[in-house]
Amino acid sequence: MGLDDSCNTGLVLGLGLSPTPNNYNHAIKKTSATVDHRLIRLDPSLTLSLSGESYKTKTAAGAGDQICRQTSSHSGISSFSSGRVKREREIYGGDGEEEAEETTERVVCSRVSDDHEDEEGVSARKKLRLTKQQSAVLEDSFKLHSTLNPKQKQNLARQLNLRPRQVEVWFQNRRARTKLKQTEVDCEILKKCCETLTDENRRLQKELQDLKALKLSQPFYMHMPAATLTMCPSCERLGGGGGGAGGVGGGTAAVDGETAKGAFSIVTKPRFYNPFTNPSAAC
DNA sequence: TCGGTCAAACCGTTTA
DNA sequence: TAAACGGTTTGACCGA
Repeated sequence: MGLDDSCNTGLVLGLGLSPTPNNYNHAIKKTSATVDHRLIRLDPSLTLSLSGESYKTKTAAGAGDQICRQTSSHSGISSFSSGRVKREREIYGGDGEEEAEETTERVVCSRVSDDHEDEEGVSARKKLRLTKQQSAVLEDSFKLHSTLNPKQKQNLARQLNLRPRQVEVWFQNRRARTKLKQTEVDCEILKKCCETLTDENRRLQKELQDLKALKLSQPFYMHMPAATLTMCPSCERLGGGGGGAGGVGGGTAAVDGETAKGAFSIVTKPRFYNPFTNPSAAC
């Protein structure tokens, strides 16, 4: 799956559907909850980072900056109101095995927000940002295998000082986003195919009109079997099967190389492409 | 496990 | 120049 899939992706999008590349993100609307609460909360602490990376924590009260380091997501992460408490409790409130996996090195940035929010009975999705190093390790691992077995998950979690659940979620998201990206690429390909085919169709329509006009003006061709009409590969003009008729201009009526045996019987390129069976030809 | 979604964190642009 | 704002990225969650 994942990256491997991208090499063997079936095009399943329909023509005419042209979602914008950022549809996914556009669907995500900013809510009032995302208003910069940092400025109004009583507890002003901000993001922290895992070991190896640190963020300055701004304090709205002007207490100055403090550097906090975290070694797990339990560290002082801002938390805001949210209805989704259940999972948070499972994870942050003592999740048996996974909790046991955690090291005792956890350093909690000195702050009071968690207690404060517990008093209010609200919790929130706590989010940390992985460090570049953690992301790089996860990426490398993802390149090797886009899914993890439990042992790999445990090892990665231990190595990165994350909870196995975090590693699992990261891989889930990574797979989803890889797939989304591939869908966008496929969509672009289909759009190009659509444009190509539209142009081809327009050109052929015009050609058909020309031929109809020609048919009216020169009835001679009416007596000639279609299979005897061939095209000169160099000038793309029609040639008559018996060699009697010269080029008539603009014609590409005969495309069957098997049956075309006239003066210009070699057809060098097919005129129609199937983007699904031969996507490289049209796109 | 996936798809959909939420929302924190971040980033670039605009504005007073 | 800082605040405000809109858009994007991504960690986390839920339901199927």
